[in-house]
Amino acid sequence: MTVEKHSYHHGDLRAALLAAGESVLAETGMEGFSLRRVAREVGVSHSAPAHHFGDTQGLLVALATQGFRQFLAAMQARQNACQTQDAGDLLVASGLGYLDFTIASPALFKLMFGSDKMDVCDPALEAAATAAFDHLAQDIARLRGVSPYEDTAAMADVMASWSMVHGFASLLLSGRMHNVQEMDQPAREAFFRQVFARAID
Amino acid sequence: MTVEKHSYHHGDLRAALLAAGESVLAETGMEGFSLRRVAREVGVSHSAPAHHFGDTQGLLVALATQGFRQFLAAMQARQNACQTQDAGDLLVASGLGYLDFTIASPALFKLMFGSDKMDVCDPALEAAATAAFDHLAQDIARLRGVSPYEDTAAMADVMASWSMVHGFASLLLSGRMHNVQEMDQPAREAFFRQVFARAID
DNA sequence: AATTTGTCTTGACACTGTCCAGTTAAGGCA
DNA sequence: TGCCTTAACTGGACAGTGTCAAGACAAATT
Repeated sequence: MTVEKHSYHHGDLRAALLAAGESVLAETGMEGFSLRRVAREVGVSHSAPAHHFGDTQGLLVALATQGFRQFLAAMQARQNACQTQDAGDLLVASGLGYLDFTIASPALFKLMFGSDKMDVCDPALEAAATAAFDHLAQDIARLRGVSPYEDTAAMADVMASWSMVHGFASLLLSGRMHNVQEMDQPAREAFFRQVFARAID
Repeated sequence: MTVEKHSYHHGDLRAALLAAGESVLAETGMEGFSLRRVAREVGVSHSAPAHHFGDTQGLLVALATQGFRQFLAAMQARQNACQTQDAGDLLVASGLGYLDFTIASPALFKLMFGSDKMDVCDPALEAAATAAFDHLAQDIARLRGVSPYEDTAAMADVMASWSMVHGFASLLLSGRMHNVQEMDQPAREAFFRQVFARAID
C-alpha cells in the first residue's frame, strides 16, 4: 500500500492526501481522523498537509467537496440504471442514489452535512453542493413541468423531497431507526419507496 | 457566575458539570467543547469529571440524554399551546416543537443525532430517545386510529413524518437551505407547514 | 550557472483525554 | 467522642493533537 521510495518531493501530494483522508474517514470515521495521521498514512511529514490545505478544516472542506461530487454521481448512476423515462421514477431513483451514497460513505455524509468544522462559504464546496441540489430541482421540474426557481409550490416540492430523503438517511445513520436498520437491502429499498412516495403526491 | 468559595467537596458536581457542559455546547458548539474546559468552567480540577462520567463520551451521552428530554418537552409545549384537539393539528404542533428545539439548541441536536462519539446503546439515552419517538408514534396513532406498532402503513406514516421534520431541521442547521434560512420565524413556520403536510396526506 | 519559487522537514508550543498515585472530607460504626 | 472506610477531588505524567516558524531541499526560471 504505502510507497517505500521517497523523493523529497512527493509529486502529487495533494491528491494522495485527499485519497488517504477519504480512506481514514471511511475506516475510522471522524473519530480517528487527524491531520498527522493522514500525513503518516502517506509517509510524509506531519505538517506537509498545511502547505496544500492550510489547516485541518481546509482538508476537510476539500474532502466534503469531493464528497458532494460522488454524491451527485450516485444519484445519476441510479437514474442511468433506470429503464423508464417517467419523471416520478427518475425522482425516486435519485432518492435511492442518495441513500446509496449515505450507506456507502456514512462518515463522509456526516462531514458534508453535520460537521461544525466546515466552512460553508467555501466557493468550491458551495458549487459542488449546489450542483447536487440542482439535480434534485431538475427532477422536480421534470415532474411538475415548472422550474422550482419560478414556482413556489414546486420549490416546496423540492424541499419536501429533499427533507424526506435526507431525514431518512440521517436517522438511519444515527442508529435511531431500529426497525429499518434490521432490514436487508431490498426490504429497506421497498420501505423507502413507500415512505418517499408521501413526499411528492 | 462562577462561585468563589470552594470547599473540597463541591456538593453537586455532577449537575454543575451537566449545566456547564450544556452552556459550553450552546456557546461554542462541539468545536470548543472539551472536558478540561467544562471542568475549568465549574472551577474544579481537570480530572474531576472522570469520577462522575468516566470519560468524555460519558459526559456527552449524559448531555444528549438530557437533550432528548428537552426535545420531548418542546414538542409537548407546542401541543399544549394548541387550541384544537384535532389529530392533524397536534401532529403539526409536534413538528413545530421539533423545529423549535433544533433552532434553540443546534449543537445539542447535532450531538444527539449526528455524533460519532455517542454510545447509542446507553440505556438511559436509549430510554429518553425512545420516549421522544413514542410521542410521535402516538400522534400518528391518534390520527390513523391504529397503533403504528400493529399496522405497517401507520408505521410508514411515522417514519415519513419523522424523516420529514428531521430532514428539514438538519438541512436548516447544515446551512444548505439558503432560501429558508433567510426567512423570519413566522414565514419559516408557514413554509414548514406547507412542506410537512406532504408527509401525511 | 545563479537565483527564485514551491515543496517538504524539523522542532517547538499550547492544548487535549486518560491514567495513576495521592489528598481531603463525609458518613457509618465503635 | 474517636476511628476508619469510602467517596470525592487534586496534581502530575504521558502520548497524542493542531498550528506556527525556521530551515533544508529540489525544480523551474532567468
